[in-house]
Amino acid sequence: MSKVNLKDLAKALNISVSTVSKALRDSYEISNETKKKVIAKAQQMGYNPNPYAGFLRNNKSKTIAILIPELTNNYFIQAISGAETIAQENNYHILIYATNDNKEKEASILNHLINGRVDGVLMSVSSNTSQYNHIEELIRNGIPIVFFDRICHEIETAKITTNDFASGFTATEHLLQTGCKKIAYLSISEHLSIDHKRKQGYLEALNKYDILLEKELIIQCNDDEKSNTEKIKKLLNSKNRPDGIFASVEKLALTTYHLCKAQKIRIPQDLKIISFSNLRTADLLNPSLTTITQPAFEIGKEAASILFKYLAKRKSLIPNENIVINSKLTIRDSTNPNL
Amino acid sequence: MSKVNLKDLAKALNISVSTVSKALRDSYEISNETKKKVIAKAQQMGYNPNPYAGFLRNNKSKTIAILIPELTNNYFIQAISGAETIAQENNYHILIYATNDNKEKEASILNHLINGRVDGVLMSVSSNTSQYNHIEELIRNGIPIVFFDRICHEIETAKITTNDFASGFTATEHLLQTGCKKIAYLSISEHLSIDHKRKQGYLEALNKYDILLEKELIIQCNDDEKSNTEKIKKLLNSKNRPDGIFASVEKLALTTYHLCKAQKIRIPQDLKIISFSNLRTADLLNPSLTTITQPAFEIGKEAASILFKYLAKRKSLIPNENIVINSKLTIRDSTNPNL
DNA sequence: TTTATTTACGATATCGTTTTCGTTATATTT
DNA sequence: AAATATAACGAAAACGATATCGTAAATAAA
Repeated sequence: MSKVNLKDLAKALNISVSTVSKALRDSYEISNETKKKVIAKAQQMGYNPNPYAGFLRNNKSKTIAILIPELTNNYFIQAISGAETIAQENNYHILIYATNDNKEKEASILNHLINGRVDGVLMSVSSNTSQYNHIEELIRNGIPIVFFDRICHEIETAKITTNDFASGFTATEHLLQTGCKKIAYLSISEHLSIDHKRKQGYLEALNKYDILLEKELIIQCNDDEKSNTEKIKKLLNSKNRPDGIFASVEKLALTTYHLCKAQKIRIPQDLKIISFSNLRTADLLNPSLTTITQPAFEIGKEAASILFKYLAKRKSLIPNENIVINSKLTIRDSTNPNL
Repeated sequence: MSKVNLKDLAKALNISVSTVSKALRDSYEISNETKKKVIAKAQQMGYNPNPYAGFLRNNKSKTIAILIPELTNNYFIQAISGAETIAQENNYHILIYATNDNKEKEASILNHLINGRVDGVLMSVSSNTSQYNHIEELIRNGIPIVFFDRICHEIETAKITTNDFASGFTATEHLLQTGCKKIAYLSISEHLSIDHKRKQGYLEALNKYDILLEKELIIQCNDDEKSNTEKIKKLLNSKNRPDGIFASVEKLALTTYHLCKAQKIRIPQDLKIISFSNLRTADLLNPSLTTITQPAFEIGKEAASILFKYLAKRKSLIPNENIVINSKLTIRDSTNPNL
């Protein structure tokens, strides 16, 4: 009942293994009659090809890997979900790896993949990745990679992002237009281009409105929750407390919410908050959170589509390309000037 | 530079392929001297074993699959995250599949796995799965499966759940103790044992407090968001409107929140809500949501640990076992009688 | 000294496919 | 009728690693 292979099929049909193989792959060399017989028998005997034999022979595995900094993150999950949709359509399988924002782990995972375990990689780099040897090595070994969100400018390939600069500008301008005079920027990493661009947008908006930048209003956070909480707490308790906060990522906004709740700082009356976020409950928060929402699902779909396009062509070198899918500002109560 | 295999290594070292292989696998047959030479050369030449060759030979792939109904779900993601942690520790890889609560898709995915693509499966069944042929077939082919959360009682294997009955009882009792007289239960599926148990807990609590069950207070929802919204809206608009709602899953509670907000129904004054939920923002909602929280991360870890335990033993038949990890009630404002 | 054992290695079959290259017939062209 | 083309299949070599045998030399036991 179990583990029937081509040999068994061939024996049962009294024909050769190669004929069976070709018949199942619908080769022109095989007559329709034989094909039908083979297919019927395969069905009857419950034949299931051993995938690894084929992978070994063809050096293709119909599998891609997705590397992300963390799993418990709405944005990444939605992106994965988008990619997964496309993968299922293309009969591809997805291996998932969380790097936990650890560049050593990231490098180690890529090293495991370099030997051909996957045909391609979708990746959002960890926030402290600053060297790209392991990524270049991957590409050198013929495994194409497509970046999304946290991209590597230094690597030539396709990169999917949102309009980070414009969104950063929009977010900051929105705060300014609701009356904020002193706006802090919560940065998630100094190494990430998305953060850099969002910050540039922030700076540009300040500039446009002739606001002098106060450097202590740029809070440099990282992947350590506790230290982030301390830094934000310090910001909220300073005499120089801002009246507006632009959080580069969701979790920093949520940390701020928690702190404000604990310290009886009223949002939006005392402090207005806007954040990049893919939180599904943004409108149910107290107060509802004004967000810049990235089309994460679409970004994941796009990244996967591009990768599959090149995999189908058997091209492992993906030309440099920057694809931008715009984010959307949704104004809610956390920046409402009339509350 | 690329694609160096055992043969290349052997040639470079002037020894046989088998010696190289054994040396790298630290076989007792090989002298320490030779081992060192081989390892050094492998390092130098950048040798990376082709995984599929080994998989083919050993019929083991160091890969497991996780099947869940949906990706964009806090509970499942946390469970995956727990499993992923254990997988990385054991050098296992994880293939992710979303069944979209579609039993045909679920069966089709399992069929793809049956040929040995994975060594084992972690699974939460889709809410409309009522036949288990495809699962039994998988086990018959020597691929062990461990269920978590949405389990199959009919299949003999390990199953990790939370204390659904007791939690259902606790949730309902909590509503009763905060003064609710008319409590509705939002069911997510009539086929799922978790739902059944939670409902039994609900019924038992009603019984204990001598409340007569009103059948129209059990709302049978499913995986269609729109129809769920309609059903709940109808419930909220009925003259028989409940004063308490126990949602079996998070998304039904959120739908209720949205409806209440739209229809100006005050929580908790007009309606108290408690829900099974792994929402990280439960305490930031308006009002904060009283939850029964499953230790999803732990459940995922436990499920993976059990699977790996049997995979290490090369046992594909996992004896029946019900592992229960208790949920935790966190009381918040959505059931506060003093607001 | 003879026999048995250990140590260290090599040749080779194997895992299950795919694919190239023959090899027959049969059909088509001159 | 001879030469060529085509159709339909089989034998066998890959793909790369692993494990089972052998086997030779060196050591230990008789």
